[in-house]
Amino acid sequence: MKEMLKILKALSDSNRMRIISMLKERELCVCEITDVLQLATSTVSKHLSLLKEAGLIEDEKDGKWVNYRINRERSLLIDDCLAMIDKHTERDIELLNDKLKLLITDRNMICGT
Amino acid sequence: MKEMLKILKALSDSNRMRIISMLKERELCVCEITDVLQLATSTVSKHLSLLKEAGLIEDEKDGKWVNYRINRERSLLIDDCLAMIDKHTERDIELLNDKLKLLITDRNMICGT
DNA sequence: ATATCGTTTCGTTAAATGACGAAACGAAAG
DNA sequence: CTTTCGTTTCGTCATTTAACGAAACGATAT
Repeated sequence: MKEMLKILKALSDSNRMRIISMLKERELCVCEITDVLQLATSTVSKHLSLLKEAGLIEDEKDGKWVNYRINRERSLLIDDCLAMIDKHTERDIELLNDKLKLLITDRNMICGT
Repeated sequence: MKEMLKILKALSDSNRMRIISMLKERELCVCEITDVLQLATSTVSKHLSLLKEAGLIEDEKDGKWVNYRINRERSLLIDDCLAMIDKHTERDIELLNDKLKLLITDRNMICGT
């Protein structure tokens, strides 16, 4: 039950739900997520480490960036949770809008100068 | 998404998870749940109203008691959540132990005198 | 080596959460 | 009507959570 609670807690926050939804589209670095959510970088970083801790996402260094993506070695439980979320948020306007924003988001534009 | 978050929040607490698990066995009044969880009555009542608010459970007055049960007119989303929990907590020792306790729990014994 | 830049960690603050006991409520019993 | 009894609401307290900016970190580029 403990594992399940950790996952449910990780998922029961709107910003983290938005992150999961975005990562289902493609891999993202912290600054891209920050740009869409309009939160402080440190706040986004903390959300990401919590999601990672729950086993929902994983990260990989790529030069100066850290790419986050849905965990490829996720448990069956997590798989079921993600599928459930997928099924019931398919038409969610806010999440769709985030994905739309991602289409015109380029990490080289929003970071750096 | 808001609805989903409310349900996930309601489920991401160990005591509420235990309540849901117990109610899958049978209808229960507040004092029976209190007896198993070993919490103050007011605390249990609050957990129940939160679960009810999320649409997971419903109540029905029966004389001096209030019986709680899994909501019979639950949404598809809630149905999927409950099925998911069911599937992944089947062998959970703590939850099984609660159900065991329920077998020897009689509201007439634990309430009143 | 030093500066740059994305990310993480630290320290703080405000709000939400879970717990309790006391008091209020409402229906059944005397 | 008054008492009883299960339940709910209220007020309080301690803990957790989400947010921020500042400082630290680590790898890249000058």
